[in-house]
Formats: sequence, C-alpha cells, structure tokens
Amino acid sequence: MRKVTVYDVAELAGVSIATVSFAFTRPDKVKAETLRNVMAAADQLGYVPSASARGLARGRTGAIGIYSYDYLLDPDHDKPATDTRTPAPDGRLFPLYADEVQRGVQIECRRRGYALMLGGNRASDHLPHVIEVAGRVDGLIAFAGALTDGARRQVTARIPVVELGGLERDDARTVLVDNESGMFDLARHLVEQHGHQRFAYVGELGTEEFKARRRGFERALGAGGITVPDVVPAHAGDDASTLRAVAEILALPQLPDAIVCDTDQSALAAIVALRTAGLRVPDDVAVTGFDGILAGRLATPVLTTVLQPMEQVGRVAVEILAGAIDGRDDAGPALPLTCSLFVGSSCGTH
Amino acid sequence: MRKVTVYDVAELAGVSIATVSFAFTRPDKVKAETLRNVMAAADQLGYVPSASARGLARGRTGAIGIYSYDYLLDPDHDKPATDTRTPAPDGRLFPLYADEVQRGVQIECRRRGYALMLGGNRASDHLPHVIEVAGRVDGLIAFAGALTDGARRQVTARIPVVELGGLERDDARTVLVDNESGMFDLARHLVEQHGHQRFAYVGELGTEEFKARRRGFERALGAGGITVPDVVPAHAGDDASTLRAVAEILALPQLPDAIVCDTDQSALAAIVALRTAGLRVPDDVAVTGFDGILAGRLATPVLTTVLQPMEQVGRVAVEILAGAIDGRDDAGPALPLTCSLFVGSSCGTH
DNA sequence: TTGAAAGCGGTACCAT
DNA sequence: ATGGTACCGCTTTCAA
Repeated sequence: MRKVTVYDVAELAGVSIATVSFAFTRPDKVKAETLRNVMAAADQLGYVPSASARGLARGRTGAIGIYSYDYLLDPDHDKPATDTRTPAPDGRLFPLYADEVQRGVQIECRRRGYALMLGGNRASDHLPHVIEVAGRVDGLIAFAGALTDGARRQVTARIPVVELGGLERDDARTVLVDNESGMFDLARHLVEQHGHQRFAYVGELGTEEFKARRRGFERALGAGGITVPDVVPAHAGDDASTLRAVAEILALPQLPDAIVCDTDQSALAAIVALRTAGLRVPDDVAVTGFDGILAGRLATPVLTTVLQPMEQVGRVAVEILAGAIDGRDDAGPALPLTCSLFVGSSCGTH
Repeated sequence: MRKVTVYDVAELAGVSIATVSFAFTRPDKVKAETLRNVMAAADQLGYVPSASARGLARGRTGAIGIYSYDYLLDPDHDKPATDTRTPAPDGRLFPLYADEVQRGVQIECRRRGYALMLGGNRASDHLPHVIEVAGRVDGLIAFAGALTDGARRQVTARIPVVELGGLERDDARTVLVDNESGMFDLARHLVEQHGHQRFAYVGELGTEEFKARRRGFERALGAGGITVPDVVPAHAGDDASTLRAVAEILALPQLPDAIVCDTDQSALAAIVALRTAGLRVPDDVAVTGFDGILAGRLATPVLTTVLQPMEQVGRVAVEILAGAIDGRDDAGPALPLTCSLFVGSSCGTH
C-alpha cells in the first residue's frame, strides 16, 4: 500500500501537481471541469494528503498543543496494557480541573479547525518532552506550573504560548481567573449568611492562584473582623495530606465552625475524614472547596464551592493562541475570567 | 523569530547537518565531543526540531489519532468563547464511556512515545474530516460506528485502523469487549440473587454491541425460564427517549420487578423518571445499567451495572495499533476483553 | 487557468 | 566518525 501522493493524482487526472494542490486549497482558482477531474482522481485513488509535507511547505502545522502535568503517569500505568488485570479501580475518580479545561480546548480547537496534540515522547525529562510537543504545533497551551522557565523561554522563541493561570509573563500570554474574588465571595458568604466565626484553612500557597485564594479568604475575614487562621498545609491531589490536615485540626482545643479548603478535591477528602472521625458535615462543622468539579455536586452533602469557568478557560486560551498564531497580537492583558459562588449544603443549613 | 534549523545548529557547531541529525537520533554514533558541541549549539540557539520535516523524511509522524463522535459539537459551542456568559451549566456531566477510553489511549500513547491527535478541520462533512486526521497520523483509533464504510476503506488503505467494539472487520482490527457475557451475568444475578421475575428492557439494537447485550439478557432469562420482554426503545445520550420509555413501562398493566437498561446513562435517567413518578428504586422496582461510568457509582442508590474495562480498551487499542504500525501484524483476533459485574444497590436489597 | 521549479527542514544512504 | 546529497510530499511564486 504505497502512499498515494499528489503525483499520482496529478497523473491520473492529467494535470500537474500544482493544479492538484490548487484544486484542494483554492478550488475557485481552478476550472470547474479540471476540479472535477482532480477530485475524481483523488477519491478513486483514495488520496490522503500528508500533513507533514503540507506543514513543512506551509510553515505551520495547523495543530495546537496542550501541555499538562504528568498526572497520567502513575506507576500503575508503567506496564503494558495487557497486564491490567483489575477492572479499573479508579484512582482518579472524576473529571478534574485539567480535564474540564482540556474539554474547552478541544471544543474551541474543533471550532477553529485546529487539530489538538496531547504530548508524546516517553522522555522522562521535562525539556525534551516539551520540545517534542512544541515541534509539532503552531502554538502551545500550558497549565500553570507545567512549564519551567527554561522550557517556556525556548518554546516561546519558536511559537506562541498561552499559560493557564499563574503569574502574568512577558513571554507568554496568560488566561487569568479571578481566584481572589471567588474565594472572597465564598468566605463572605460563610461569615454573613451562616455566621461562622472560627475558621480553619486547608491548602497551600505554592502557586499564584493558591496565593490569590488565600488573599481573598484573608480579605473577607478581615472585613468581618474575624481572626485569620494559619494555613494548614495540604496538597490537592494528595488526599493523604488532607487527612493529616484534618487530624491536625481535630487536635485543636476547639473545633472550628468551618473548614475552608482551597480545592474541591481536598474538601471532599476532608469530609470523608471528618465523617470517619464521627463528625457530621455541615452540622458539626462546615466544609467548602474551590473549583466546582463534578464530584462536589454529586457528593452528599453537596459541596459549597467556587465555580471556576473551566471550559471557558480552555476556550479562551485557544482563542488567544489562534490570534497570536495569525499575528494578531491581540490587545493587552485580557481581564480575568470570573468565578461564581456555588452554594451547596456543606456550608451549613440556613 | 526565524525558525532555528539544523543548518543553524550545524554551522554554530562547525559540523554538517547530517551530524546534527545523528547527534539527535543516534547519539552513540557520534564522537562524544562532537555530540557535546552539537548539543551545546542546539540549546544555545533554542533548537526545536520540526516534526513536519522529520515526519516527511521518515515517512511517519509518530502520532496516533483518535476519532470519536462529534458529541463535542453541540450547538451551544458554535459560537466564540467570549460569548459564553453562563458558568458551565454542564450539559454533559460525567466522564462517559468515550472519555474513559480516551484516557486509556492517552496513557498508552504516552508510554510508547506516541503523540495523540484529536481531530481538527472544521469541515462539517464526515469524510474530509476523517481524512484530515488520517493525514496527520501513523494509525487511527475509531469508536464503533464513528467511521462510515467508505471512510474506513480509504483510511485503511493508508494507515492501520483499530476500531473499538462493533463488528469484526477484515480491513480494520477491532478491540472487542464481551458485552454478551457481561449482560448475561447481570441478568442472572437479578434472577438468581434477587428472584426477579418480571422484566423490562430499555435500550436499542443499533450496533453489534447493543445486540450482544440483548443476547446476553435473553440467554439469561431463557435459562431461568423467564419470559423475555420486548425492547422498549431508548437511545443512550438522549435522556428524553429514556423518559418516554419509562412512561411506556409505567403504563403497563403491571409494573415489572426490574428494568434492565443497556447503558448507565439511560439507567440513571430512568431512576430519575421513576422517582418523579413516585416510585422507589429498588424497593418498588430495580434498575440496572451497563458501562460502569462514574456517575453510577456516585448515584443514590449506587447503580448495579456491568463494568466495561474502558481504560484498558483504549490501551489495548494503542497496543494493537503500535504493532500494526511497526509491521508486526500481531496474531489473530484478540480475545474479547472481559466485563465484570458491579453490584450496587439499585438492583434490590438482599 | 495551468505548469515548472524552488524550497520547507529534516533523514539516511553512500562515500570518504 | 563525519560529510555530501538525494529525496520525503506539498505549497507557492513566476511564467507561459
């Protein structure tokens, strides 16, 4: 099954390869009859144009890449598929932030005619892997923190990069979400609507986004004249750390009214931990999250949280990237996208 | 920002482009010092190899494509991202079958160093779109029913294709799942463990997989000497059709003991419909699904269902495809992957 | 409207 | 161990 090329099509249609190319890319520039002949030949032969050749000639691939963490690569998956004996014991249960964003990216790529590339290369190193992806696409979307400074610099020198969240950079565009206001609104809700007074805060300050959440929290409590508790450290994605955080809180002389977690994932883990300890949520203690992942909505009690416009984040990223690729160096920094408060029942009945 | 090429690197390193190429692809074939020079030059320049050029020269792209339905393209998404005012009212709530499979595909691609391509081209027509994808990859994975016969034929003429489910083809390899046994076990469970006698069956017979489920159902009931009910038609993905199906069942002279749905999605919709009608599940009527999607496990009552090895399906697909790409025309038809019964509480307490 | 031909950025064979 | 050099398949001036 030798590959069918423009040459084959051209020969069968009795025209030059240039004409075949034209027929596909600018059908209006070709005589109707010629067009018909070419098309007939093409599909008689089952012609499938090579994206590599096209990309090389055009100087662009027509694809966009997305670079996220390697959370997919848990040790369990480091073996051949056929070794998988157990039926999906689901370590990672729900569509998390990254998945929802990716969904938005997919949708918008599709809408704009871009193909979407999802990594590749088994290289364990970061840089070679990023470069591999970068070599395949016209623009790259990266989650905050997924790119080292070195990688970002090198990639940016070749193609536009859009980062999701994190700090604003000068070499990459950024899709910002107003984490601070989101958390502010949530905390205010807890204070004003539920009258909670004593708080615990579970989370981290590792990235700009988490810092912003924390700021919103502090601001809201400050506004209510309430004492701001320290951060009890926990990493999203590491439920064990949340369990430790909860244990730490339970060891306090007095149980807080509410435990504010900086991600839904740790909030859900916290609820489990509290329940295990014999406490009721929200009766004994309220719990809140941040993100708005599906599991929170399906949980009992329904998790009160801050809804991030995840799909929109992905779509806007593609929009910006497409602009940059086309040389439209779109306006200044886009306004941050807005979060919305999602009131469930985990914050207290009232 | 002109693109940095092998020529630039070669010049800076004081070697030929052939050597640069070697340095990257077979580092061991190059003198240590030369290698060092080349690498230094490469990263000083921020060299990012072009996948297009490489793909063209090598005759393979190093990418695998996945072709699924266009479920992403709901009308809502046919507008620019910035028009999105409402915060994700989540039309499609949970990771469905296709998402879980895609996850498996991603994992295995990653493991094997393949990049994953997700469509592209805004073409509304099926064929041009498939061809676009096919032109970018070394092999294509397609969900059952996603490819028309014509498309499959044309693509297969150029690259290997693996279909997920459906019929066995001679031009494409297929990853089979033993739907029949899965449903058989489920139905037998309902009969033997719960003593259910009167059944309703909600679903369709559109594809081979659905037919297999139905066969399993019929076989189990037959074995139990139980009357096999007709199929009450409902399409997965169209909850309204499930609601109509439930209405139809409720209109029967006598309520069945159990409603067997051929997908989780319709089972969940059915439960909602029944509850709306004032019935309790499973006390008044048992309900079961098929697939093992997350939402079923999070639902109340927990949905009894047949767990498909979804992630494994994706991984096996890549495994087969990789073999075909490398010319290893792996053995005969792989055995179907096995489903497992997942007993929740929607099938009755006992 | 169509054709000839020069790239696009690598790869890999053949020499040296 | 390196360099020279034909391609790989398509796009895109420039002429005819």
